Amino acid sequence: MPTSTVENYLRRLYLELRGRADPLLPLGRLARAMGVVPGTATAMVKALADAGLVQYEPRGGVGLTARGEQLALHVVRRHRLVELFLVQVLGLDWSVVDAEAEDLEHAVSERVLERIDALLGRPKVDPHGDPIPTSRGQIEEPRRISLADCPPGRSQRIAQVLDQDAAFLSFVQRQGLAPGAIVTVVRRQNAADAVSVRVGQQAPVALGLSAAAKVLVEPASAPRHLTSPRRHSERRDSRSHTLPRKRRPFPAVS
Amino acid sequence: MPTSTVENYLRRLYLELRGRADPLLPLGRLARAMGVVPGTATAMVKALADAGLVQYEPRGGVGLTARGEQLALHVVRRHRLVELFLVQVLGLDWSVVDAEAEDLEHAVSERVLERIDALLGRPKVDPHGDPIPTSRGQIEEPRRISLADCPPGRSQRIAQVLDQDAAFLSFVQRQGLAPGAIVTVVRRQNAADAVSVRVGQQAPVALGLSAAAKVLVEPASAPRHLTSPRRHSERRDSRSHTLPRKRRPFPAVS
DNA sequence: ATTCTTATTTTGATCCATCAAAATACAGTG
DNA sequence: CACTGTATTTTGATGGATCAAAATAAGAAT
Repeated sequence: MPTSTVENYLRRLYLELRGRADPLLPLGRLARAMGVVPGTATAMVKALADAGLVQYEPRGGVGLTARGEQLALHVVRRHRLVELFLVQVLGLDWSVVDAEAEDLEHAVSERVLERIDALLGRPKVDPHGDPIPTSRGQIEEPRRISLADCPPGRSQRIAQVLDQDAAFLSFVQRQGLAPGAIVTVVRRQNAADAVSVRVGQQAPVALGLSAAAKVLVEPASAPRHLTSPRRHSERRDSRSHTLPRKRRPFPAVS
Repeated sequence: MPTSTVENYLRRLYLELRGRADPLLPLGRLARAMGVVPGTATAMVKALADAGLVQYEPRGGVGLTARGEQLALHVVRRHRLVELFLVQVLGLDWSVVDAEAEDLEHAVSERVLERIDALLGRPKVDPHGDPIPTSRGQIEEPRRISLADCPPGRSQRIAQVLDQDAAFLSFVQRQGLAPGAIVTVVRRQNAADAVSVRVGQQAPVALGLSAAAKVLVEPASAPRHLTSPRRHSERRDSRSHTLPRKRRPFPAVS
């Protein structure tokens, strides 16, 4: 029965640790990511270490223990399933579901989560293309390349977007770069720190390398089903798409 | 930004207050209902009074102010919409949704709640037949009679069940006494403190008066649409009903 | 090596929600 | 009216999560 604060620290830690070499995160990073002053993070991390959930090297940093990672993965699972649910069932916008799921992830019981998982058809990835851990806490992080270091000329499918910032996600969506989209890198302009990307028949879009690095792709020839979420609508002001007209999830009782 | 504890106290207070004459609830009642020791309730109620949410008469009891009631009604709305959602969309059992909604009601944002409300078709009542307040905090509590004081012989429709206890609800459901069911009181046996109720063609069921008082009915001739929720399945072990086979709440994007 | 800079930890305090147990008020009842 | 039993309030303490600000450690720069 970890508190929701504990769950938040563990999830954050897991997320910050992802994709960096060092298995120890400096406390300051964690504090900033959690939006607390450094001293708070120190205190919390000590408590987590006492509980055997993290490994703490004073002045060195903090990492997850096996138990901590397990717990983190369960929280991540809840978070991502809730996100996908919010998009697919309730029709919320991509760019806001991370914030919404932040609260909901702690209120969803195992029972409810199981129903959500079933309703969504045991999905493998969330709306951002991030993999959803299994109910036993296993996750498979495909190694992917980003638009920043993707060979020009080949057709690629957007698979994953690594930033949850609402403004960034809205931008990505407006450019048609959401997961599932097929794109081609036209060329890299190293001098300008940018890449040109063509999506569909539009004129190419210029993306700074730091932005491009957050958009991961896979060869367009790769099988799609396991990696890309079903897509949501792009007509963001239209309400109609969010509300299936007749929902009869149940047979009525006689 | 009231804390979820505050929301809980206000909702509980609202619930305990409704259906009793005195507009002031003794602190002990509130404490028991909240599952805390009396002193805790006293402390909390003082804080709520300072915040202008309740009216507190030391040694007299506690009531809701207008503002407190407004807040309470918004919490009740969240709670009941979530309950209905859990039953109709996720297929959870009637008897457990109250407990599940207890946590979720504090995590659901306005935005999500609006989607849920729309998805359910702006329902008027929750799975127990309790009315759902409007988004502006208005509620209409129909005055109804219970099976305990219902004239024998006339056909009645179950409209509302006033107890959230899982065991009681399971019992009610097993007897086919859930909202929407059509029943007839066969006779009252005052000596036995019981009533006999016939549902469908079954043999009559005997109900103690205290249980019967928790089951509210309306004449079977009354219009149904506003008062009875769509029913959920009674086949509790079957899973199939919970998972609509093909959910396409969205048009896929081109 | 001494000093400066920056990250981290420590210390002391606060807020919220709770409990245990002692003190107090109130309502009967003899 | 005094007495007793019950409900309520007070008091003092605790645990969790946080902040502000002072102390300290470690690296970098001179």
